[in-house]
Amino acid sequence: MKAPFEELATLDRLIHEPARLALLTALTSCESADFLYLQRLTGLSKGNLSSHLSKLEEVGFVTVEKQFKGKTPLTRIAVTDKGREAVEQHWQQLEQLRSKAKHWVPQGTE
Amino acid sequence: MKAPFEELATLDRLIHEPARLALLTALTSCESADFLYLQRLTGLSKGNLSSHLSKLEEVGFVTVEKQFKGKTPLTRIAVTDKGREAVEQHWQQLEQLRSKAKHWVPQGTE
DNA sequence: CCTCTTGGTTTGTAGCGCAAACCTGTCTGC
DNA sequence: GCAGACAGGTTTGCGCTACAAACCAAGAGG
Repeated sequence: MKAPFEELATLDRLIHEPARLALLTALTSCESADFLYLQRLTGLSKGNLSSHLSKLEEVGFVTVEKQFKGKTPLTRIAVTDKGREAVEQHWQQLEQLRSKAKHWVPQGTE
Repeated sequence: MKAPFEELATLDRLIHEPARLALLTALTSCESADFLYLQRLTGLSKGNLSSHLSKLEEVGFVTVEKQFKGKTPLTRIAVTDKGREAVEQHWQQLEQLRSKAKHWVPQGTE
């Protein structure tokens, strides 16, 4: 079996980063959520949350849409198909790599 | 069920970082390995590998010991009990958080 | 008016990952 | 015996990024 460690070492940081992994994972459960709800869910600071969302929007993993609830603005965030697929694949990749690592036995010069 | 996303967002970067996750995971399979073997396994550059190992040594997750194989120096790296436990726990935490996230249903104001 | 709260964005900075440059010794051809 | 190539790492410098503090806007209440 090929060693899984190289793949592990090159995991995509864009998704792997804890805050964004939390956001994407939460959004796949919610479909869509507003800004402050996401903040409560993840415990991130506003600034932090805002910049992570910008990054996720840039690469097309989420959509950020300013709406109005009555008169006050309210930002709705939703995960895109691309985003949902990416995070799902990331989790599967992690699971698979861990499983491979468990059953891997050293070979060659240790 | 309590939302798992806050815990997800605050995962320990020291272990979560892909290169170190790969290193620790590899070392728990190997018990110990030399520098260049680890480099081949993970695909990291020497400099990179060296600095990650320093960090892991600082917090007591690995031991780094310079030995001699014949006349040429050879650095042996081994995971400590503390390190093994930490990485094992991290994997379990990931697994558990993912499982929780899957079964979690939105509550409160979305 | 003023200032408090809600709902965010921008800015400043410390820290980190990365690779290129460097260092130290050994071995090999000539 | 010494010029280079190679093994085995370490240090340095830089670009990026996560984070929070400061800031901004606008409605509500007094």
